[in-house]
Amino acid sequence: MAKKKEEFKKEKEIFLEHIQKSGLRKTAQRDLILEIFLKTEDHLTSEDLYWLVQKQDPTVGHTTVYRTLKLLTEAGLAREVRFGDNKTYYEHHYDHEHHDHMICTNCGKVIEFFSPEIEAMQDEAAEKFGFVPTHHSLRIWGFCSDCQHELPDQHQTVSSGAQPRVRVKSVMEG
Amino acid sequence: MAKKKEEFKKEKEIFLEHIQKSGLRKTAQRDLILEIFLKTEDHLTSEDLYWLVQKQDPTVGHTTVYRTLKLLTEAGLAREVRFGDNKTYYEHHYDHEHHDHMICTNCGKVIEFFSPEIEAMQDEAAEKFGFVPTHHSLRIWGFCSDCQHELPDQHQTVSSGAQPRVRVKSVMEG
DNA sequence: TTGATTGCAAAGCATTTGCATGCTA
DNA sequence: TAGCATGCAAATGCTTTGCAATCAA
Repeated sequence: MAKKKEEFKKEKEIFLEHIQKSGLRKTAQRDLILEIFLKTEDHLTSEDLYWLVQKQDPTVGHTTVYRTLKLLTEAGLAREVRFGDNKTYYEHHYDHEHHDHMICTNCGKVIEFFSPEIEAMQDEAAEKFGFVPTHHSLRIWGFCSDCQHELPDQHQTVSSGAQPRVRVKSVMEG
Repeated sequence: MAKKKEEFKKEKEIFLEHIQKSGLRKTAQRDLILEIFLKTEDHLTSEDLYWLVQKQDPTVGHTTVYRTLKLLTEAGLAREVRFGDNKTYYEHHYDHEHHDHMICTNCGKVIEFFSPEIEAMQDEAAEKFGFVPTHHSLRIWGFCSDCQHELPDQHQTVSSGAQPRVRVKSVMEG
């Protein structure tokens, strides 16, 4: 799942470049946080990443992880995503195809998918309004294949009113 | 823009039905909040609606507006949406076509749009994963036709890293 | 040496909840 | 009258910031 350490050369280069271009400084904390972020192919909150970093260096604080994630986002290495539980998750952005998400509201599983057709149609729709898109977010909530039997009624319509109570935690925990 | 009072009969009926079915009670506050919500064709936060309600009845509290919006959402009359500024907005749901949003990151304008093709392709994509969708959210951020000249560089790519600082307030305020 | 970085603690902010009082049914 | 509804105040939870000490360049 995780790439070998040596393979993150390009990402680290990008980070360094961003750091320098912005007149910022390379620090041990930032290096460590980047390293662990890159190794973890998952959707992580700042908090999640903080605990992972803690294991390696207990002196690193919440704030630094939080600020470094913002930095990574600026550098184009990370992307912020939200799944409906009011938390900000981060995922790899560099060298990762753009993709969208299906979120199982029963078990919390997150499926990444990509549809060039949908992308193309979004651009088309935008153009109709003279709108120049910079980025977008498509999320589909529902029941994953493992959770079909949990369907509340005999037929579930597409116009359910309430926001789901997504239990994304169960994904993070395995 | 707003419908005449008399036309909300159906919505009120639905609300009453939901109230009764759930063993809840009809109150003056709930009636007033529903009334004002229905009259306001806009994306409102609980806070926004609270201030509108205040004008008519200063005794109504934040909490009641908040709880009533949840109730309306359950009843299928309202829908929760988020535009990236960490606030929960509510929009009309009953008798309103499902639609998606384009959000101008410069002026905050929100354009509602609908594409049957995109909808169909989402279902198609879901099916590929054995995923049964209940609902979805598609948001496209970018520059509306009025704000094209604000484009930061000569060419803006679709892979911008950072989340936009959406100034949705400017929409609410006019 | 200078000014960015860090991490603690505390502030912000939107959202939720506990609870005594008030009011529907 | 019973128990849901209300609204105040306070708690919560995530995110963000002030600031003094620390450290990279």
